[in-house]
Amino acid sequence: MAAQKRLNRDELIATALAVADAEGLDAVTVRRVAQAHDVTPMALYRHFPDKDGLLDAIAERLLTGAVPPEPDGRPWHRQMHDLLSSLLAALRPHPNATPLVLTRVMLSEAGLAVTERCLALLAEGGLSVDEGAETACQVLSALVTLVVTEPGRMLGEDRQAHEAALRTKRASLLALDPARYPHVVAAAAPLTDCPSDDAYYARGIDMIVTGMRGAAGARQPV
Amino acid sequence: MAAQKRLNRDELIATALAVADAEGLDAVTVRRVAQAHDVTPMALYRHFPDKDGLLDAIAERLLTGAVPPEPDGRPWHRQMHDLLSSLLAALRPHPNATPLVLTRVMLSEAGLAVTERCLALLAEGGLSVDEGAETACQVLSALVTLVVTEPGRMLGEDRQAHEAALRTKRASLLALDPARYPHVVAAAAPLTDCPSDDAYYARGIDMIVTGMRGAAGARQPV
DNA sequence: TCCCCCAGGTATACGACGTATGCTTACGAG
DNA sequence: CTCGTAAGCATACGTCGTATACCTGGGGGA
Repeated sequence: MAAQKRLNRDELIATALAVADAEGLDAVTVRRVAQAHDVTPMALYRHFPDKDGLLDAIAERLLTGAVPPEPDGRPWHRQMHDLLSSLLAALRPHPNATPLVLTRVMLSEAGLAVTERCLALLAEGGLSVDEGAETACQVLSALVTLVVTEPGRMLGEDRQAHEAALRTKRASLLALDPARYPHVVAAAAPLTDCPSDDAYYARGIDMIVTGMRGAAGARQPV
Repeated sequence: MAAQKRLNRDELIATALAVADAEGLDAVTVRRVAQAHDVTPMALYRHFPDKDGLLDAIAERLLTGAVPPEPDGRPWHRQMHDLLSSLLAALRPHPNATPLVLTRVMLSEAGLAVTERCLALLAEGGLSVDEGAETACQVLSALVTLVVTEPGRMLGEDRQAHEAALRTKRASLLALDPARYPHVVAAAAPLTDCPSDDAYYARGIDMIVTGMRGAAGARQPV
């Protein structure tokens, strides 16, 4: 992260992403990123049109990690499962930056590749063009949201602040009237921090794929 | 929106929401809301701990519109459908403010009521406490996301700026290499602005409910 | 009736943010 | 060698959230 001869766009993106990972999206600041490179804030504007351009680039970087699997002969919903898994794998390491992707999927080659593959599989499943488009939007967003709202996501800026915030939240749920909110109180623990991230995501993807099969099956029963 | 004798918390929330509806979340500013009431910015701090408190209140206001239907004898998934529909109906009129809800469901009575009902129905569907908690989080988030990412959402600050931005986006999709992104190009129109909002949301809810039934059915086949 | 107290609005100020504008500098092609 | 230009710098402006200190008017207790 030290100074170097010449500023480099990719490295700027990398440090912006690192800042987001470490301290959240709000900490990603033109001045902050510039300082990490021992450079004037205005230097960034030689590489990005504005701050939003930097955020676009972060989103693109995230999506670049998601290479859609090659088509094979398996049923479309199995391929869809793998497509979503690959996208998920790219997003999971960067939950703080993931919200950026929500509105930026169609702005990068990588995102378009995923979208294209998604649409293709939905067409294979028998959806019309309109239905496929809607469904693709919904599905991709749902996946992003899965990461964004994972129970137990970072809340504080360091580890112990995070755990403190988490305990507080759980306590506030446990303090509710158990006559009025019996299920919420009973589920206070898993609502605030899920026991297994892997299980959470596996179930999430399964739900999404099942939903899509339902939508497809309604038109063209298997 | 004019001046009045005494500032009132509810009215502050109302104008903040109105500003969000009209010009987006970024336009919701302490100074902006204060000015609408002919009052010093600092006056707001007698009614909210900080700006985030104001945003919390907006989210709460949105959720208050979603009264969970009373339990009846119908199958759990039908009741779930109606529960989600009622939540959706409360969010749809305020797509700009809806992202606030994503992280604030459990902070208000109204949100807790919806969550409670959701957990109850999932338990009825045979999910364990842990599974139900995870699933409830996913489902509620998915619903919120449905509103947030509705194709054709407001992008500019006035009507014609919005439509211009929309045309630009569609054009950029149409300009893609049709050999590389055949489906994206073919679906450019529905990807940027869905033909019927009602159909979009109906399909979205169906997908979510179907996904949940799948998750439930895996444990306890009907 | 009077007084006083404090909830609720004001005045001023500070530091951080995004970024417009104009300047310097150093590097690589000719 | 030289010179155009891409890249970084210095300065400045307007906006934001909000800390702090101050005022003030109207209602409750004596």
